[in-house]
Amino acid sequence: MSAQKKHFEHHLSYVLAAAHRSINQSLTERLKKHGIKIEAWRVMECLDAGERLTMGELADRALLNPPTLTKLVDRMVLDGLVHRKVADEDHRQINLLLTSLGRIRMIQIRQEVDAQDQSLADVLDTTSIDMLREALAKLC
Amino acid sequence: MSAQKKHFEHHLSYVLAAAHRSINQSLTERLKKHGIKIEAWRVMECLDAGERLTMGELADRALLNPPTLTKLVDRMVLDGLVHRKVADEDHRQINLLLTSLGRIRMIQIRQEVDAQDQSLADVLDTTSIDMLREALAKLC
DNA sequence: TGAATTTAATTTCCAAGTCAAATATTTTGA
DNA sequence: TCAAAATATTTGACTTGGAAATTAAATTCA
Repeated sequence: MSAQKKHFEHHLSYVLAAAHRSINQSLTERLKKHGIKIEAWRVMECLDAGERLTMGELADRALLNPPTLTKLVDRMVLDGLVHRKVADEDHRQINLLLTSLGRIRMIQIRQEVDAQDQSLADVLDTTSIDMLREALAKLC
Repeated sequence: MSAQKKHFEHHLSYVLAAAHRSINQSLTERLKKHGIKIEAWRVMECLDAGERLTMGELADRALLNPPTLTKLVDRMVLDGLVHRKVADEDHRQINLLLTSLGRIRMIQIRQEVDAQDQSLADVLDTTSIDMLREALAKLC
């Protein structure tokens, strides 16, 4: 009958935060070997995906606020991973591009992320992961 | 046949980060009316759940690193929401306790969180939410 | 017992994030 | 055409978060 709520840990926002924290911690640990942060990896994957992206589009896809992205990109430029190019059509925009070093490093890092995905497969079967992905996507 | 991976947005770590960001943003917005942060709400719910908690236990449950918790608690003490009490048995430990103001404010805030949960029900049915919760729990 | 070790919480210091304002460019419409 | 409004990004002041060091108390065991 009556659904008992009681524990605040049942709130989706809590479970989501907990899972995110846990996954992020283990991924952060893995990427530490490569001297890179998850956010920087996301930026590189976004750039590798093909289309030229402006800082704004990139911020959306890499899940970062624009000022945060600007500062992260400053560091990535120093590290030689990306470079800025003023967009041809609209000079207010910046197209961010992967350097060849950036691409190489990204591919190495991608293997690390794939390894983490593999280890997730031990705890959740493929169907569950697909359902999970689908459900999470609806929340955005 | 061949499962195409291609888009890095399919990584669980990405979908999870995206969903977390989205939910957190809307909840942060709601809680802004109450002048409180999600983390502080979690702390209050943990304290309300019954047992006396030490800072360490609290940090685990509220999903915060100990130094972050200490600083958050400093602010919450200033706001009159909680107070520190040195534990009887072990004087190294601190038991954090809700003040009556803290409890009142927590209950108001809980309604806001419940409202957000309601609005999630519009996008995901009960069964999906249960599955989601269960799958996420396994990731921790 | 009491010196050495372990544990809990906090502090310190620095790196990174946020908000609002500033800058530069493009677009609008009088 | 050109001043005003809108848009993209960055900057700057301030706050927050994290790793490692510090403090204080409890535990171990020689």
